[in-house]
Amino acid sequence: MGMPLDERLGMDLKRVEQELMAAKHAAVKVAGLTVPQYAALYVLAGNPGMSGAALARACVVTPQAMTGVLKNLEERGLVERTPHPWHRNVLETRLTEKGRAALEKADARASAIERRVFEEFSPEERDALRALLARFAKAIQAEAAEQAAE
Amino acid sequence: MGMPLDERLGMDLKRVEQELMAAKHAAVKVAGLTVPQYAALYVLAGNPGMSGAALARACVVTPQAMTGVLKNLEERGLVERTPHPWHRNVLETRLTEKGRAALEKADARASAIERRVFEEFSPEERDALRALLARFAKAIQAEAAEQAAE
DNA sequence: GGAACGATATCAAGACCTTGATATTCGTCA
DNA sequence: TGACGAATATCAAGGTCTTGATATCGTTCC
Repeated sequence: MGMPLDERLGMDLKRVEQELMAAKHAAVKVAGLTVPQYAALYVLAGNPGMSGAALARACVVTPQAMTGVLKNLEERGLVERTPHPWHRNVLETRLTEKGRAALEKADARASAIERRVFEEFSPEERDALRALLARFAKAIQAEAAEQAAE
Repeated sequence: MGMPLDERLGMDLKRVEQELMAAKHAAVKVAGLTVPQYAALYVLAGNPGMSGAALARACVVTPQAMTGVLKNLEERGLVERTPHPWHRNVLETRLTEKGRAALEKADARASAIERRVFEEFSPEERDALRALLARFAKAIQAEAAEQAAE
């Protein structure tokens, strides 16, 4: 079969990403949020009135996935959605007070994780890691493009 | 609020991991498999008769998640599960011919992605990337442990 | 022998992501 | 004006992952 498992750099990547998600999950759980919900609220806090589609792009998920997340947030009163005055087709989404409170509670712990990671590395190491990851992504895209062309 | 988004190394990590998953998803799709299904079949090919729980540990998911994956694979005739002669509680799982064919078809493309990534880096760079990722994980765990203790 | 523990397997509920398909609205261009 | 394309929002189906709760079987210890 293909490559041995322990040579697959994707395994290392996946494992760290899973650790990160698990830690963040536990962190935002105390505020009653999931990681995608936290991400949506975070972006929303900096961009009040954003459309669901724009939010989906910012969070790197599909609009359908964001619809589900927003549905849950709205049902629980953490965001409110009102029709846009001009574009009758878009719903402007904003944090409620309750939503802001949940975000702040979750962010205290969630951003502590990112800060801890940030401080683990020197500026040079951060640049090196980012550069390596960028090449990682470039290699994936190159192969994906070739396979798509077949 | 917490840290600015573009300082969060977790964002870089997540993005690359998403690219990898998307590419693998497209790669194994031609064989009618999903990524978790491919992973399960791959491990199974090297360990015939493995139990579902052991398979779950190897794939780094919960036993419940693996139950769902195996259920789908069994319904489509890609694996077969037979009771263990002694331990009546475990189900030995094996690839069928159909399962092996699907795995080989999927692996041709999926391992090409890993190979492309592998070849993108020199041995020194691979070591450097692995070391940085290991420290990344260590920092996450350290912070998670502190938060759990609160 | 019998109780306790550990491992296995699975059901159920809740949340998320994906693709595919649909309805509505806005803007543009002929 | 009318058609067409782009963007928005959502429903539906299929698959996965999580936690929580159960039931069964094996082994171990008293």
